Amino acid sequence: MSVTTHLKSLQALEMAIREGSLKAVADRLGITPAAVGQRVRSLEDYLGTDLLLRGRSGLKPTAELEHSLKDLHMAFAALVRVTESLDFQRVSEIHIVADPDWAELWLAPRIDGFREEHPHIQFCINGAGDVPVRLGTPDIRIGFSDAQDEPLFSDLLVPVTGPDNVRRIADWDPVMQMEGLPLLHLQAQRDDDDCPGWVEWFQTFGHRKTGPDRGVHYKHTRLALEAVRENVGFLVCGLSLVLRDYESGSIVIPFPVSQHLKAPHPYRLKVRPDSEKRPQVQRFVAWLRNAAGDTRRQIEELAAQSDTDQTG
Amino acid sequence: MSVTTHLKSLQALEMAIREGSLKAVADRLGITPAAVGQRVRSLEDYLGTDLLLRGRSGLKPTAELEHSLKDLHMAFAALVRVTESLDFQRVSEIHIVADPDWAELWLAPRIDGFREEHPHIQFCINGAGDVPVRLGTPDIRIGFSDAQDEPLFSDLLVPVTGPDNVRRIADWDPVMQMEGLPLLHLQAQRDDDDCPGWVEWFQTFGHRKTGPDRGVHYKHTRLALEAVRENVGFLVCGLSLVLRDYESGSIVIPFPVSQHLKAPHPYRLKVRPDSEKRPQVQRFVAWLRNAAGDTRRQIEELAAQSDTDQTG
DNA sequence: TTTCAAACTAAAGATAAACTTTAGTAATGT
DNA sequence: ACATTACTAAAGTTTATCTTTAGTTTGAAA
Repeated sequence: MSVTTHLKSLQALEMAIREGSLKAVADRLGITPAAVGQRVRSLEDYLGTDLLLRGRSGLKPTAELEHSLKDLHMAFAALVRVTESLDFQRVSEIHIVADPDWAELWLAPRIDGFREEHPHIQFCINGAGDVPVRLGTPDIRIGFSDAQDEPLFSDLLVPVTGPDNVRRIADWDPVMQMEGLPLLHLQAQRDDDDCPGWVEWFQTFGHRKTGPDRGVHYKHTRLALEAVRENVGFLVCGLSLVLRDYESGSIVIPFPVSQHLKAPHPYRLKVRPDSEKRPQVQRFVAWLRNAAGDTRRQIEELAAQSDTDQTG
Repeated sequence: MSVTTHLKSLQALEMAIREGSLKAVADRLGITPAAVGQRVRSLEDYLGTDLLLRGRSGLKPTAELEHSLKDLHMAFAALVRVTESLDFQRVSEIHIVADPDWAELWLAPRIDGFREEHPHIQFCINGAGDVPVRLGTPDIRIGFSDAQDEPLFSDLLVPVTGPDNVRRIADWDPVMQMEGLPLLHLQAQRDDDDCPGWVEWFQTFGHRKTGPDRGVHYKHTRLALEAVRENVGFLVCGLSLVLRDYESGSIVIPFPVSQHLKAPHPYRLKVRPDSEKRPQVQRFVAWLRNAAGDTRRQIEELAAQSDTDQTG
């Protein structure tokens, strides 16, 4: 019996007939329409027959293909069943312990992308998630741990505020702009010597001389940011934790990013040696490195932009 | 509905279970066993589960895969039906008119390789072949036609003889080696001014002074070469037409190939403009150019070798 | 009719997948 | 013990595939 070649072409063909347009297929496959066209053409060239009538409204199979359509659809339906069945059987848990702020504000909004691709991987992050806690050490730890652990990215601490506050700021005295403004703080900024806040920021960049430690103290950055979004006041906070809010405009960075404090430690990743071998963990770590790389790049970009561009 | 990835892996997997060994799959697919192993592993890594139990005697599916086996086999059986059905429908004829010697001695032994890959393409070469002649001009002409046609390769005319004759030749007078030898000729070498033979060869390279036009005259090179193979005598003949015989040793080139006459014209290819668009014709022409390129290279190599290496 | 937008195509270059090679391991038979 | 067979690992190379950019075609709207 002969062996089927051009599997990808056949798949593209089958989908094209079901979807009715190459563009739709391209979207489903996550490639460009040109690539889909090439897949189909490659098979047509190989066979020396047209298979797809690229008509004005939609696509139709040619007579040659018509005979095979049933088998074609059947084959790929069966393959979908196979992969889905195999997919469901590979359920696997990943247990993570991470800095709570980072987990809530950086990881949580990003992890959905990973989970879509890997619906079979279940998470337990800081005790919560798809699966209950497990005894023993977690598969992955992220925080400000040993200097020998792999760094993910180094954060910059910048003032942030709500979108309404920034409209007012323009009117203020440019030298003492923030005198008397409502400041928000994190408890760690008061309790932890390693966690710079408004006190250090005003020391470095000025803008205010009095009461740099006055104002509400929040335990979790998430709650502080919620207040910020509602224009309650100004907070010094890790840039990485507000990138999405900043992009959507729900949070504003009122000063050039060049006016930042460097976080004393980078976020660091530690994978339990035992877990390192599991392909699911490997995949997640690869994804994590990648996403962290994106964030690093975004931070660098913002810092670089603000050197020249003085809008805030 | 999700889309199936790792199609080639699934195919390899399916075949592995049917065939019982990766090596067997490799042979069927025309790749190395290592490649098959990688295909399967790539899917296993992606899923994070083992799928194939590589046992001492043969391969077995794991429990995970067991559930999907039926669909898996069904899917690829259906795809084989699809491709075979599409294959059979693409029957197509290519009509060729070519120099008879070239068709018999160069094209015929090479075309099988093409036909294996394209069993659906049927040929009519100089009126004979899979399909009967057709009215009108052929799709492809090959011969010594207009100088504007695409050249395939230029031949060299060299003396050839049978394997037994060459053993004797060593004893002969090196200056007049071939005096009195049985010479074979082609009718064209006598009738056609453009077709050099023994007369011109002895004029150029010596080795004999008398009776260069004596001996049997053959109409077709094929028949002359059959005589040569049976050590009937010596013939001047296109190198391209005896390459295979030369390689197998059934025909011998008794002098260095540097002692050759250049064929006055290259073999030229002309494709009917109309036919040029047909993908089957395109594929055949592409194959032809490629095979001609191989021959050109082989000829050049032999000519170059003989400059330094004086064994004949 | 002209103009525009959407979908597809062509060609080239860039990227990523797939394959081969070489070397090595483990099991099986001589 | 030794050779043989089948598989595996890792590296490097080749090939396939994809993206990009620009251009064509089609069908609808102005």
